[in-house]
This record gives sequence, structure tokens and C-alpha cells, in this order.
Amino acid sequence: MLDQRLVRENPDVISSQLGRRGKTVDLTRLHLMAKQQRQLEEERSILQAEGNRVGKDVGHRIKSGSDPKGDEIADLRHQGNVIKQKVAVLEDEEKKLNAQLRDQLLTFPNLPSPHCPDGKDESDNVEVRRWGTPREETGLEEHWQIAERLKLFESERSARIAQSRFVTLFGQGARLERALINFMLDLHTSKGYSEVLPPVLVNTASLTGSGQLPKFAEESFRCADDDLWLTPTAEVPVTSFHRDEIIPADQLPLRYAAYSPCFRREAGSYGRDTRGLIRLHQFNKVELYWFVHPDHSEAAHQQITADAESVLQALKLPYRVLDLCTGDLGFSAQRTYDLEVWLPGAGAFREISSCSICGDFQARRSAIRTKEGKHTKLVHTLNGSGLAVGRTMAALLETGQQPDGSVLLPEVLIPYVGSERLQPQ
RNA sequence: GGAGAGCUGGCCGAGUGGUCGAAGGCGCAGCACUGGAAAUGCUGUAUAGGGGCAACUCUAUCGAGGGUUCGAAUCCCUCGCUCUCCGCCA
Repeated sequence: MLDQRLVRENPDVISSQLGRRGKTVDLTRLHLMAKQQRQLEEERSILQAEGNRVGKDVGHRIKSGSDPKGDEIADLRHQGNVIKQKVAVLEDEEKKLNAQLRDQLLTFPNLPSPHCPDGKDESDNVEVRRWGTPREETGLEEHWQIAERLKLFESERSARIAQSRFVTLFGQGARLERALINFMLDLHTSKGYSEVLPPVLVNTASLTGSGQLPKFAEESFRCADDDLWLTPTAEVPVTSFHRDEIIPADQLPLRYAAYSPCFRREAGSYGRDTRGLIRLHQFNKVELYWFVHPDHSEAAHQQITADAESVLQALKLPYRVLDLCTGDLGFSAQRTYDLEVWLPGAGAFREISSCSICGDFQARRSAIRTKEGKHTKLVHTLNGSGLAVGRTMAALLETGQQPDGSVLLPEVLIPYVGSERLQPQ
């Protein structure tokens, strides 16, 4: 959420920064609302101060012997009533205005970081670095072809169970998925991340706190009978894990590695990535999440990205890092590095992790602060996939495929899978 | 699902209409004492939004919302949540 004070005092900064995202916004109305809100609050509190004085006065006078039924007290009561009515009117107005203002504020995306490259869409993203040597020979299979041969998962029957875009893993496939989750969590916890296994049903306040609501309701599955939604990413429950808290400064940074299944409706992606593990309504993901002191968030962004990369490096999966341009930035992000893994079968880089710094955007929505001296201060939050498990499996299958039809696994996975390769069954 | 109890500051806990943002204790921080520490003493210690932007000060907040009143943590109504017992269940 944008800072209300900034809206009130410096709306031009907001419009110019949102302009970098390719949004032309007219903040005139919002600016007016914010100013009016302040004015109403001021008027009201002056009146209330007066009312408080009258109330206290009555008490004093009765205690020191004034006749509670006398004119003197009656007069004060009358004054009190007049003030009360005025306050009620103002409060009413104020409440409406506040609600409107908040509703509005919640719909604005985060302001891009000054370091974020300007651009209009994904074609303007900036490649920062590459790691590893991609396999580029021809005739390689795509992951879903390999999976079919090795009987790792089943799509058609899964449509019977649920819908299209669901998958049932079994045998070596299920084993590999589980292995990857364990491997990723082990890797991150060995570097000091705290492991988290959060609820995957989350309430509206949680989705609002991390920025999925109110704007992106159509992207999440919802339980109509309850105030609950299926979480689209562990980022949501982990953010709200500390909602409405003041985290002591000496506990920062808090670093979490959270495994969760993720649920997304993928509205508007009909026909895209219909085969395999790339785009599903339900997928597994290990998410990295940091709560940091605002002074340290830039460095943290480099680190969380490096931590996500370390998974790809350990799995020997070639990838590249993109610095997303302002036009391609997610709603809550100030700046984002996307990791794209090389899929030799598809012959393309595919997003496998998105590492974002959100500044105080989510912290303000979620009221997560730290204490600095006698003042509180919003923390900064960061998140990054470490990694999306299904896409990791896809990359492993395509990268490790052998002429004999088996798939060679990277060494680090052997203890988790129990063998060095997947064989046709 | 049925029955009951409760929700007060970081924690415990007092407070049933009047100067209460809230006694007391614990915890924490600073200072004093000490060779150092313990013990002790003193002082300070909620959040949000305003104004001075330093001391300080105004407003709101005692689960949430509404009501009664000049005045509510304290009375009334509605809702939420937590806990205990019974039933059911992985």
C-alpha cells in the first residue's frame, strides 16, 4: 500500500513513479481525499478535546458540591450534547472517507525502485548474468514426453479427478517431487533459514496484506462458504505470520523457507502450456521469505536471489537472471530478479523463480514494524521462489535425458531419490 | 455439533460510571551502589494519527461494531475469537 502521507504531501512523486510502470494515474481526487481526511480528523479531535473538558468539568463540580440537578450542571450537559452531535456528524463523514481512501490506496501497485530498469514489457527486461552451459543438441524430448515414457505422472486421469491443469504424480515421479522438496528445504535450512509449513487456506486479510487482493481475486480459488481462499503462494501465509506485529530489531532479519502447495486459477491463460508440469492449478513450491530492517533490504535482495540460484547450481541446471523492467514488475514488487532455467527439450528459458523486494509495501498493508529507539518503523519484505518444484522437475528431465531413454539425475539428489537415474519401467 | 468460561499494556493481573491509557507485579532499558556481579534503590518502558518536529502536546484505542450518558474498561445489544468439557473424526 502506498503511504498516505506521501499521497497527501507529494502526489507528484507517486504519479511519476507509477508512470514508469506504464500507468497514467490521475491522483487529483485521491490527493484531495487524503487532505480532506486530515482536515476532518483535525476538526473532530479539537471538538473531542472540548467535549472531554466539559465532561471532566461536570465531574469536578459535582464532586466539589455543585447540585447535579442545578442550572450550572444542566448548562454543561447541554454543551456536552451539542458537541456530541457535531462530533457524530464528523465521525460519520470521516469513516466513509477513510474507507474510500483505503479501498483506493489498496488498488495501487508498489512504486518501482530507482534501480529498476525502465521498460514497457518483458522484451525490455535486462539480462544480468548466465550460469552453466545449456544443452543445445537437436532431437531432445520435452519433459512431458519423457515423463510419459517413464510414467512419472498422469494428466488425463487427473482431469477426471479434478480438472484439466491438474496432475497426479506417481512412482518415480512422486518420489522425485518429494525428493526435490526435501532437498530444497535441507539446502536452505542449512544456510540458516527457518523451515515453515503454513496453512494453505488463508483469509481475506492475509491475501490483502501481501497484495493479491483486492485486485487479483480472479486468480485465486475461493471457499465460498468461508472467508478462506487457497493460497497462490506461501508468500501469503508467511507475510501474515507476522501481521500486526512489532518485531524486535535484534531479531531481524527473519528468514523463512516455506514449502507449500500453491493454487492458481490461471485465468486468461487458456491454451498456454497445456502439457506437462509448467502451468498447473496446483503445484508445489519452496518459498524464501525475509523480513528485514529497511536499511538492509537492498543487500538482502541480492542474497535471497543468490540463495535461489544456489538451488539451480546444486542441481547443475543452467539458467539466466533477468532484472525485470518497470513494465513487467509484479503488483507488490519494487524490483524483481527472475531466474529462468534452460529447458533443452523446449529449447527455451522458462521462469523458475522470481525474487522480489517489496520495500515497505506489504509491511504497511500488514502492519509489520520494528522498533527503532522509541519509534516504530515498517520493515521491508522480500520473497523468492527457491524453487518452483514442478518446473524444476521439468528442467531436470530435459537436462538429464540420455540416448537410452533414461534420465540422469544430479549427484546431490541421489541420496534423496535413492538412485542416480530414472529408468523406463 | 452440544454445554460452559473468558477476551484489559510484552506477560501476569487489578479495576463495575467520573480527572483511567489504565493500580500492582514480572520482564526489559538507563542510572546509582559494586573490583565485577547478584541483591537493592531510583527513573523510564503500548499503538496509531496530528502539531512543535526537542522537551512536549492533542485525539483515538481496555477483542470488534453499535447503543445509553455531560462522562464507559466499567451498563445494554450484536458479532468475532480463545479456552474447557461432551460427542464425532484424521
